[in-house]
This record gives sequence, C-alpha cells and structure tokens, in this order.
Amino acid sequence: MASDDERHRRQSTAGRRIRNNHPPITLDRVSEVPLYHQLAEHMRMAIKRGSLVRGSRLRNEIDLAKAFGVSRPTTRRAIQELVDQGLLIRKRGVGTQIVNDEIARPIHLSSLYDDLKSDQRNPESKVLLNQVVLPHPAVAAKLLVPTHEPVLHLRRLRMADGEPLAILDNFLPYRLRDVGNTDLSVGSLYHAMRAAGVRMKVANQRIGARQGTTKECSLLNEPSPSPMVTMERLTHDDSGKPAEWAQHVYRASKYEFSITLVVK
Amino acid sequence: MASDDERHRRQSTAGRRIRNNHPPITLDRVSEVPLYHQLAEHMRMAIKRGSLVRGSRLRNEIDLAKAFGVSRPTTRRAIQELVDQGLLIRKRGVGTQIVNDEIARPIHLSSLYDDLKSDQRNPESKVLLNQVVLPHPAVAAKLLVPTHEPVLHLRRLRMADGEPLAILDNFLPYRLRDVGNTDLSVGSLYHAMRAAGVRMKVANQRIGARQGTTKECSLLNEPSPSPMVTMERLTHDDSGKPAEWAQHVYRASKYEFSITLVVK
DNA sequence: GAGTGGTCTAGACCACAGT
DNA sequence: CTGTGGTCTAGACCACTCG
Repeated sequence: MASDDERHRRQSTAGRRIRNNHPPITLDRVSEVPLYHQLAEHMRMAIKRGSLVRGSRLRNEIDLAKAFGVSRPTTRRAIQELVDQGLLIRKRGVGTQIVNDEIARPIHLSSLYDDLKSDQRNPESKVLLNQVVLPHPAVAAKLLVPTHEPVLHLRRLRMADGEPLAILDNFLPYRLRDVGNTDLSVGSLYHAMRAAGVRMKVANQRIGARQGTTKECSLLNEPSPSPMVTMERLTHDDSGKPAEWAQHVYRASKYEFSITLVVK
Repeated sequence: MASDDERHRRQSTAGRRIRNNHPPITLDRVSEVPLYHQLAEHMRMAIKRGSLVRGSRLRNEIDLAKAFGVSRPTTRRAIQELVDQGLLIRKRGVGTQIVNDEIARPIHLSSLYDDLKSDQRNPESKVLLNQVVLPHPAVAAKLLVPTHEPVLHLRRLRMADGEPLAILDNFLPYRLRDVGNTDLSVGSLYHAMRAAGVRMKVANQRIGARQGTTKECSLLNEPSPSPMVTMERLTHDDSGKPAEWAQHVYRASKYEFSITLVVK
C-alpha cells in the first residue's frame, strides 16, 4: 500500500537535529482499540524508555502519518492525547516538542487504594461500618434522595504498610446498596461500584483541612489534636445522578493530594 | 449550598423527546475564534440560560451540523469541548444528553485572586517581600537553577473582604525577575507573569495540611496552633522549563480547594 | 519562502442501543 | 430494523515562526 513512501523519508537535516528513532509500528487495525490510542500508547512508551529523546522535537505530522500508515487527523488525535497529558507541547510554525521532565501525571478520579498499590505501599481496609441507614439531611441533600429513603453507609479505616492512614466515610443511594455485599477490605470502592454496573462520569472534590477530633486522632494513631486533610466528594454517574458522597479524613503527616494541571 | 428544588424531578426519558430550540446561528467565519469554539460557546450559553433544557437530549450531530451550517467534525469538536467540561454526556447509540445539574466547573490553574474576585470577595494583597536573593538549595532544585544564581522571592499576604486568608510564597527564576517590578498588590501573579511573556503550560500541585507555626497563625489572625491547608506548586512554561515554585499556606477555617474531575 | 501546526470539509464505514 | 455516536480518510487552505 504505502511502501514507496518510505524512500522519501530520509530528510538529512544534517546532524543539528536529534534523530528520533521511532519504534517499529505494530498497529492492529482489527482491534477494538482505536488507532489514535494505539499510536498514543506507542509514543508514550517510546518517550518513557527514551527512544524519543526528551527535549527534542517530533517529526512533522504529515511525515509521522506516512510513517505510521494512517491519516493526518488520526496522527493529530494521538498527539493531542499526549499534549493533554502534558507529555508533548505543540507550537504552530515550530513543531511538537517532547517535554523535558517527568512533570506529567494523568488526572483521574483519585482512587486512594490504587494510588497506594502502585506506590507499593500495601494498602488494606478495615471495614468499620457497612449498613443501610436513614441519611442525615445533609447527606440526603447531596445524594438528591428524600430523607426517608435509606442509603448505604460505609466507613473504612485505610491502612498503608500496616499503619492507619485515613478514615473513609462513603454514602451510596439505595439503588446501589448491593455494593455493600462485596468484600471491601481488598480493592477500591470505585472498582466495586464499577463491577456493580455504575459508570462514574464526573466528580466534584473539595479538599481542605481541620483539626482532627479526639476519636479520629485515636483511630489514626495520632496525638490529639493533630491536623487532618479532609476531602469531600460528590460523584455522578453517566446519567448525571449522584452515585456517591464521600467524606474522608487523612493524617496530614502521612498524606497529600497530588494534581497535575494542563493549561489549554 | 444549592437549592433542592429539583430533587424529586423525574427522569422519564423513554420515548418522549424534548424539542430544544437552538438559538439563531451567529457564526463569524472571518473571526480569529475557531468555529468549533464559537459553537461550543453558543451551546454553553444556551444551556446556562435554559434554552437547552437540562436532562434533555441534543439533536443528533448530523442535524446539528446542518442547522449550524458546518461540517460534522466541527460540530463534534464543539460538543467534545463541553463533554470535557462535564456539561454534556455522550452515549453511543443513544445520543448526547445535557447534564442535570451544575456539577461542572472548568479545571484550571487555580488563581486564588481570580477565584476570590469572581466570588465577589474583594481580594487584595499585601506584599511582604519582593527581593532577588540566593535560593535555598531546595528551591534551586525545584527551579532547576544553580544555587549561586539568584531568584525572585515574593511573599504576599492575601486578604479577602479585609480578612487575612493566606500567606503566598513564590519563587521565580532570574530570567523572570522583572515580574517583581509590577504592582502585585492588585491582580494575580499569573497575570503578571503572562504579561511578562511567560506562557505557562503545565503545573504540578500538592495539597496537604499541617499545624501552622506561631508566626503564621499570628499573621493570619488565628489562634495558635491552628490547622493550615498547604499547597506547593511547580509551574512549567511551554518550553518545559520551570517558571515558578510556590509554597502557600491557607487558613483551614476559611479556605478549601475545589476540583472537578471528568472521567474520560 | 519554506515548513510547521491549526482548522475545516464531505464523505465513509463501524459499533452500539433501542425498536 | 433504525438511529445514534465513534472512528477514519484524503484532501484543502490558513496562520504562524524562522532563517
């Protein structure tokens, strides 16, 4: 199909430019995974392992499209994926540059459990409460349910490397009460919710701080009073309905939130 | 606190279709502003003022494209902009739905000043320090400059409605020292940096908490000890070089961070 | 002027949801 | 089945940067 193109690709710009060796292309056109995402993953890996030199520039989009055997819009979409994550920087009239440093982290609905696990910190949970109760008016208001409709209330003590790290209070509407029947001592609540068919879509988090109560300090093995990081979160599913209301308390001495923002 | 008026609103989407009256099209094809963005703004406004009914569905993309007189890809790109902000939800085989509630806020590099201003809280700053000094090794390491190269150190006391709210320490590399010559008592540091030609691109924030020091509590008009929200931030410009290192301390009783996340 | 990314078009075929 | 959004193509013209 496009084998003649390869010949023109040598653009001897004489040494001054760093030559980026792109990995062999292994696109699977039958796969469920979109081409642009396969491409983005290839490039991400190439950056990670250094085949694409940090600080250098990519070849131009049309060349890349030819090299990968896809159209320019598809190539652009792959590049955009990495730009959105802060791995690449595009400048009109100049080119696309690979960022210098590991400054980018994907933004995601933070699952504390997964974060700890990927940091090798041996997360586990002690389930302190798992019951269906009538909600406090404030909780009912957040979940947009009437106060006479029960909700699932979970309270877990999150441990990392055997040390207590956080107290996690979560409230789920009655239609999701079955989530309480799963084993929550291992794995994240989000996994359990996804397994129950919930498709989380958008979440609003508020992160603050306050003095821990005597009970909280005691549970978390801190002197009293100690400062705590607090997180409140309202998660909506893909129909726009509230799926979860969370009130979390973290030991300030052991935890902080990390967020990467990309200016659009 | 949002009102609970809509709590008992029924979904009942099956079969029934709300007819959304789209506003008259006023696209400017000569403008610098891309068509897809003009379109997105139109739709955002229509949602905001209620011409597009919350919870209802948009017409399909091809119809919309015809109605707006643009191609389908352009229409899709406009829709995607709003999906990314959590205003719309797309489902294959179903359609595009307008979210039920005001759950979406754009994610942005948080400028405390702008946030306070848009909340009508009369922000102002008292500049406590504005000097070029040799950096602490930790600061030099963050900014990737040698310890013998001076940096600009700013310390401001941020006030809101006449009350102290936060102590803002910012460090800028020497090449941006001119930012210190602008009036920083009004407006945000980010504005001043942008005015100086800095194009901020990606920032990494860490949000945590700790007990405030005696001096901090005194400056912030809090009893000692009081819990503080802390924020550290490293901002990079579009060449990937560090442009700013920030260490901020907020009164936990007066401030929290609000973040909206969209699952992709 | 040459090369880059930014925008836009007019199609095409596919996967999925609801009938 | 029909209708929806998801993906992909092969062009085109433009605005910008830089030598």
